[in-house]
Amino acid sequence: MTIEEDQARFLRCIGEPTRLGILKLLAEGERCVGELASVMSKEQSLISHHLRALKECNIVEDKQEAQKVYYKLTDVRLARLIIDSEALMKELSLCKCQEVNYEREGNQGSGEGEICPDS
Amino acid sequence: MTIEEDQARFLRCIGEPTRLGILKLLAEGERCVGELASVMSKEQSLISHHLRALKECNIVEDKQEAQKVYYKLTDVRLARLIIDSEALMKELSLCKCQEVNYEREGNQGSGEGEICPDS
DNA sequence: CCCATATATGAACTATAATTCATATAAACG
DNA sequence: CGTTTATATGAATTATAGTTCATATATGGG
Repeated sequence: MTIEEDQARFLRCIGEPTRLGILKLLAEGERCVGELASVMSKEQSLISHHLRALKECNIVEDKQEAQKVYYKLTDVRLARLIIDSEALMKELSLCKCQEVNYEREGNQGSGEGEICPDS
Repeated sequence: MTIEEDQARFLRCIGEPTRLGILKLLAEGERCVGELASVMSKEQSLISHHLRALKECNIVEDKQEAQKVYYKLTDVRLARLIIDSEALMKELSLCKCQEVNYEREGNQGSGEGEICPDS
């Protein structure tokens, strides 16, 4: 087991759109599964699967409260890492669709500005 | 296209063991493909494929010099991001094999300490 | 020019991961 | 205890990504 394998596992665990969405919500405060699912307009079981993946990497932790299970980040620095990587990605025009005006999740958009313009 | 999709693409591009190895080498200075392959004891074509993936995400850039092609990071902050995420991962015992004494690539190891002890 | 060296590419294969659906578990409440 | 609400789980499917092998391209040297 090399350190790169673990580090890669960690980065890949964060590096999934739905999980990034979850993590950004949890960065604002703890949430239960149902809230996450409805805010993100995704199936409950999908969110649950992703939360399990995050929990297995110790990225989030949960606590039961009545019927609900609340999740939160295990450490605030995880939020910082996500914010920093987002900033770096934007500034360096990393990845495919660089010139995009990013939209908030759920925003429909006109179809313009969604695909890389000329590059 | 949401920002999470691009950010995820970026994080997944970094989040692969061989590519992390490449990036850590490039953090020390530029290298040509052959050097990377021999230092990492991997096939040339494999390294080449991974370099292409990194280049497509603007994480590395290349320059031809005689027959050789040299690669380097597009920005030093990428090295910092990798170092920071590694540190955070270690400190928070993120991911599966937390208690491992990480070994340098290529180090054989005795077989002890490679699997999660009791947890 | 032809050959050696260095790198890139594409197709085929294999492995890993995301999503959905159906269903199981678990807690609270009448 | 049976029902409702909330979450988890597992199997099946589909999508994505990593690896290998054979070969193409490109550069420089004799």
